[in-house]
Amino acid sequence: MPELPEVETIKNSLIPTIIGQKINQVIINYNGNIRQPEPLVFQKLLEGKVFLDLQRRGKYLLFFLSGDLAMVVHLRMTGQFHYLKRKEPIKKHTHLIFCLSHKNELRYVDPRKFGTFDLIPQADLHTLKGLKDLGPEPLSSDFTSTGLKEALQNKKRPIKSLLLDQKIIAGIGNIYADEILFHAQIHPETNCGKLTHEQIQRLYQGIVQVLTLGITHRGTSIRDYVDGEQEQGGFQNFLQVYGRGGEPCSRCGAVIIKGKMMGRGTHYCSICQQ
DNA sequence: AATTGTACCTGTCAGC
DNA sequence: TGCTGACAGGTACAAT
Repeated sequence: MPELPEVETIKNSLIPTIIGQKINQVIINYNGNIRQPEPLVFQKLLEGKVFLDLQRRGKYLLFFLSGDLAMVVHLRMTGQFHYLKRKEPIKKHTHLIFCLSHKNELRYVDPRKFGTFDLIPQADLHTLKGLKDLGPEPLSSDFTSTGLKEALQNKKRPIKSLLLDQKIIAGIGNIYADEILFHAQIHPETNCGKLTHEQIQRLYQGIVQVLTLGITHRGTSIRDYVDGEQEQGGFQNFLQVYGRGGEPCSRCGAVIIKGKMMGRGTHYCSICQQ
């Protein structure tokens, strides 16, 4: 479900609601999302702790807690956090409930059950698999056009595959990959090593601009995504290719192609994207 | 070493 | 109406 702009929006929506709040109780309805420690230890460790800070890295949410603990969450396809009053009805697929002060609750809802929770000492954050291997944050100064160019050199893989690789750049998923490639006017199956200097410059600009615009519109709500206040995003109204197979290209009027690459739906304009 | 395919799980929607 | 199969904002691990 959520890519960088959605996770950023969720983070921003949760900061004013949960930071400073104490976890009085943790209710586990389904324990399959908890990777470590054992669910009962997870529950015990969290009770009495306070949410001190919340950060995003790639598509991960990092909850910093008292006791030098960090709760690392990946929402995968359908994970959601809902900040609600205790009296609100419990939705189907509510797997975890963090009971907070003033009859408020932070609930984790995840129909497909793919999301992950790791509760670890903050000192171990740099050892957590997945998190530790992430490439640069695309909206930080760590991400440069020179660095992007180096990552592309001598690679035969298709550019879309590279954009989805979290070790190269953190946070891009299937929607934004397609939108970025449309923006840069690059065919998704182009070999990385064959991109021209101009194409690489457009790609760099596309990554920064499309992700920034996604955040400006508070993410893309196509089927499941909502933020911590259950508000939908607005970027779905600005998508140029994703989900628009068969429709005319906004730039040239040709029909948008929907194909499949590496098991993922892939949308592009066969005229604009060469 | 680098890339691709498969598994994980539930819901929805198109086509019969 | 069902039923069936394909597909869905992702990643870990197995297989090439």
